[in-house]
Amino acid sequence: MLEVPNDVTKPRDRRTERKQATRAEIVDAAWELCAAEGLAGLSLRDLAARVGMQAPSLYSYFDSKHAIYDAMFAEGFRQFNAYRVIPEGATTLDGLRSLAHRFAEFCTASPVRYQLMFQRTIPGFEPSPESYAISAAGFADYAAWMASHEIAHATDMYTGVMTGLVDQQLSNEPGGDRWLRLIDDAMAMVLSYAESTKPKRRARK
Amino acid sequence: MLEVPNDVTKPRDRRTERKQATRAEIVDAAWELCAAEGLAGLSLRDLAARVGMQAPSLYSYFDSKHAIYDAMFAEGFRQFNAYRVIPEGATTLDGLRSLAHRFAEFCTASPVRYQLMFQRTIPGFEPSPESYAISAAGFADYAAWMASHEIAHATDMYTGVMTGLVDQQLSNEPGGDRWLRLIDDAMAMVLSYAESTKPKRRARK
DNA sequence: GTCTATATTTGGATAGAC
DNA sequence: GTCTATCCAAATATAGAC
Repeated sequence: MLEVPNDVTKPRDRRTERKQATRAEIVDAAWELCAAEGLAGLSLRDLAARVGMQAPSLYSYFDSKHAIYDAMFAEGFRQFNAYRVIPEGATTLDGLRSLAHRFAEFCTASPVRYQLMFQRTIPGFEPSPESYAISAAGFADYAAWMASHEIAHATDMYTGVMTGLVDQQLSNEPGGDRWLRLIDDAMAMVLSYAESTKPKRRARK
Repeated sequence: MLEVPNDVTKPRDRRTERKQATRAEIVDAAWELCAAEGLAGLSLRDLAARVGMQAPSLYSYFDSKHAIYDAMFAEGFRQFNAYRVIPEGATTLDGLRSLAHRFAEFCTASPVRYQLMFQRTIPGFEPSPESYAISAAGFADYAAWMASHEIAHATDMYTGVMTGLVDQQLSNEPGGDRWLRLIDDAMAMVLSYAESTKPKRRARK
């Protein structure tokens, strides 16, 4: 939750550090509660109790309940950006599979996180511009990798297939692998689609 | 919402008919409210007001709020089963595309319906066995079609790809067609996957 | 910064008269 | 079957003492 993890140009401020640490503690507790009660089942009373506070004290750290969701959303994408590994020195197919498997692992590790980040299920919640920027930032490296392998034109197909398998898995058989084990085949499928629709250069087929 | 639409063996019962009609009216109003406020934003007070009742009167028709969600769930699948058209006399590819397009149309016509039917987003809500049976019943014809075209082994891949495109569309660009227009290509992709993994008979590749 | 106390709203659900 | 009245619980949020 440190917005600027290491900035030696600024002197440390113990008060700010402490506040950020408590904010992080609250967000962590919120994830735990949501995992147990559902994303929409989060309540400030329960959340406060879990971190040893009374509910009103939370307002020293967040302006509203939506602000907490927003912090969770931002942290989710920070984690996602850190978790993603851009393949190096791999074939296009192996790279696609690697990306897909890590995406699947990330999503299945926390279905409520997936729900908050990639679906829009909380009525009235919209991520702030700052949080949205974090979500957008991580796409750059990934898009560059796709482009360097000349499959940028297949990005939407990749994300569609990928999230579809994950979504079916989470919705219909949480904890299982019935759809996840199709990932390798699916990526081969997407790759051949990408090759047969390659623009500019002559298509192979 | 008629549970038994036409059963000539039983005499009509005007009282029961009236009650079923009112139940249907309530469910319709619930859909409208959810479309406006979000699936989780449904409140019994607002719902009652919309059908010209006081909130407690709803309990003459439904035992609880979850029972209303359950009726919505059941109606969603009744609509789905009626909307689905099993292709006849079409090639496998055209049949797949037809199935996929109708699925996409059905889902995009009502995102909250999609959310209730195919995702699990309401904390604590579980469809009743009766409603679940309705959702399962419709799969028979569809599975038979897949089997008759010798692509039953690719059913999970089909559903994964299909829901993925719809899901991306609804989450990232509601109202648009950025992912939906990939459906035809995606179905060709899935079909070639199905052919290359066909069991029993010798694989082609 | 945390608390108590409370405002305010709203939620789902029940009791009982008509 | 519908209403009024009400319960009860829970929610988010604010005010103000310490």
